[in-house]
Amino acid sequence: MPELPEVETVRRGLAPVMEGKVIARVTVNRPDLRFPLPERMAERLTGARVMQLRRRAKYILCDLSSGETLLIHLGMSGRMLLSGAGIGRFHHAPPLPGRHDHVVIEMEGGARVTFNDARRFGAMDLAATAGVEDHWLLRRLGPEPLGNAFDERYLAGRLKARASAVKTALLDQTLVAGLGNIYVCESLFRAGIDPRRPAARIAAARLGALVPVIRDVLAEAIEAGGSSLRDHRRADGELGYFQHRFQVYDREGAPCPRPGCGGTVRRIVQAGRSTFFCPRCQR
DNA sequence: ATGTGTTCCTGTCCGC
DNA sequence: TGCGGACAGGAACACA
Repeated sequence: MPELPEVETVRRGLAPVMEGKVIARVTVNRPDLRFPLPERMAERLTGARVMQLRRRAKYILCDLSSGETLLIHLGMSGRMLLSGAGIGRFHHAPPLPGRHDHVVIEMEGGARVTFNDARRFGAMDLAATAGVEDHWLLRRLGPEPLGNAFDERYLAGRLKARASAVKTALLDQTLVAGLGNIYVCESLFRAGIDPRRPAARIAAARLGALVPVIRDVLAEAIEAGGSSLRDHRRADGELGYFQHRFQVYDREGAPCPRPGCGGTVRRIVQAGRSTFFCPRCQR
């Protein structure tokens, strides 16, 4: 799915068309995504003003004037597409609902936000804004990797008892929330850490170096508008371009990009997911 | 309590 | 071209 940088990019794309605006109409084209959609979702959204769009890990949180918050998760293939009045130049003709257009939110003024998700691993829910951080989907999430709580001390403390490989540990959203397969692979490459290394057996100094590496990779990816693989798009329909900066992800067989290394990028499977790394310079 | 494997679903790509 | 299998940015769940 969209990982943290892609979700943040989508949030930034949606903010100008949703924040401060009233939801005029909601069309629900199927009753469920990964989970059933919330009861009476269309009615509860209609007429509410969007106060603020926030992000927590890979969730977009849409705070409403009704006192409720709409939680949105894009799963693997979810997209938020913008169309309608004021979006682009050639949208006079509306809306045959496209394949996998599951929820359409129309804002006052005519902008349309369409949640499209072929695989339907995405999710939406509505909950009271007060205490939304205790929502069952959010309450076990670890710290934001770009936040102050994520530092060397924290990371060392959480990893010291883990028998699993560091790659697998970093994908655990209860440890740190927002990383996914791409950015874990890229971060471990930059930090020179072997993804197979047991998490508990990484020297403190190397963990200390890993923290800013993760922050840098995420910040660069956000700056680039995320990565556009397969069907992922920014909300404005533009493509992100961080995929051109991948050093190992999806580059099996390519020469290691580290100058002078001479190794070859390898693909292995860990906990059922592909890992890309250079066995020569990641130790 | 951690660890891994399975599962949800559709689309695409690659080899025969 | 058609068909089968592998694989895809996630993560809840069941089980060792």
